[in-house]
Amino acid sequence: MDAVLVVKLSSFMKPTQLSGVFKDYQLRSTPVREEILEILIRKEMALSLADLKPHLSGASDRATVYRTLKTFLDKGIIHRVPDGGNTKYAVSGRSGLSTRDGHEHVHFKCAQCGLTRCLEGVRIPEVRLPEGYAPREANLLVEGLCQTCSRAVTTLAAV
Amino acid sequence: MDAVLVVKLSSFMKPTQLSGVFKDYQLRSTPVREEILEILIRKEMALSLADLKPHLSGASDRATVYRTLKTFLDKGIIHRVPDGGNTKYAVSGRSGLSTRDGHEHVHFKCAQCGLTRCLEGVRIPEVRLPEGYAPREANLLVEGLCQTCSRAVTTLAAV
DNA sequence: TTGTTTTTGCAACTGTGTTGCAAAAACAAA
DNA sequence: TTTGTTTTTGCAACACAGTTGCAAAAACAA
Repeated sequence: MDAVLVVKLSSFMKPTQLSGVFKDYQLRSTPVREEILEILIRKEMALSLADLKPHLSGASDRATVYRTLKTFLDKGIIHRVPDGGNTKYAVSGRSGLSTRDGHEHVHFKCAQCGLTRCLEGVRIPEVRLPEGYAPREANLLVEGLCQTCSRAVTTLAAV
Repeated sequence: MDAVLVVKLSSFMKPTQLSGVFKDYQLRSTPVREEILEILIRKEMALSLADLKPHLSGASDRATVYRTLKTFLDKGIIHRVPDGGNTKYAVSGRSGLSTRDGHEHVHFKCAQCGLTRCLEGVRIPEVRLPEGYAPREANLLVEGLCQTCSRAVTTLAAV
C-alpha cells in the first residue's frame, strides 16, 4: 500500500520537479523545503511540527521547519488539519501536489495509534446554518478506531 | 438576547442548586468550582482556560482552573470543543445542566471576533466512513463570519 | 562571479498544559 | 460543634508548541 503510493508519486512528481514547484510559487528552492514538501506529499497522514522532525535527515532547526510550514500555508500549498491536539498539516488538494480532490474532506483521528488521516472521497455533508452565518471553511474531525486498530481489536477478541 | 438567556437560566438552575449538582457527581462543592460551572452554564460560547480567567472573581490559580476543567471533563459535565486554537470547553447537553440537546452539535468559530459557539439545533450530518473505521465521536467546526460580524460587514458595505 | 534578497540557525521569550507537594478547605462522624 | 480524614488549592516548576529578532549562510538574478 505504501509502495503503491510511492509509485503513484514518483510518476507524478519527481524530486527534481519540486524545484519547479517552488518557482511557480515564487519560493526559493532549498533542501529543507524540498524535503519537507516531499514528506508531506508522500505521507498519507497529516503531520505536526513534531511529527515531521524525525523524518527529516539533517537536523534542521525547529524555527526553520515552523517557518517553512507557515510559508507553505501562506502560499496555499498545504492546509491546517486541526485534530484536537497540536496543529497538523497536509498537502492541499488544490495545490496540484496531491492526488486528492480539492474539496474539504473529513479527517479521522485514531484514538489508538494517534494518526490523523484525510479520508479520501468522504466529503463534509452540507450543513444548514442559522440565518446570518457566513461559512468560509469547514473541518470535520471524526475520532475513533482506524481500520488497522479496529482490526487488531477484533482479532484480539476472537482469541 | 443575553437577558433571555439569563432568565432562562435563573429559573432553570439557581446558584444554590449547584452544590446539589456537585453532590450528584460526588465532587466537593467549592467556590472555584461553583463559579466556573456557573460561567460555563451562563455563557453561550465555548471557553478556553484563558478565556475563563477574566470572568473569575477571585484570582484563582491557573492550575486550579485547569484541574477543575479536567475534573468536569472526567465526570462528563463539560466537553471539549476543539476549535483550531486552544481547547475550549462547554457544558455537555447530557449533563442536564444545559438546555441544549445531548447530540453532537456543530461549532462555529468566527474569524472576526474569534468566538466559538455551539450551534443549537444544527447536528452533524451522517458521514459514511470507509470500511473498518469505527467512529466514536465527531466534531464539526465551521469557520467564517458569525451573525453579528457578518451583519457589521454588510452594514459597512452599504455606507 | 558578484551583489542583492531570502532563508537558516541560534537564542530567547510567551503561553498552554501538566505535575508534585504542602497548606487550606470541605466533609463525615462523633 | 469539634475533630479527623480526604480532597482541593496555590505555588513552584517543568515540558513543549509557537513565535520572533538577528546575524551568518545560501539562493538567485544579472
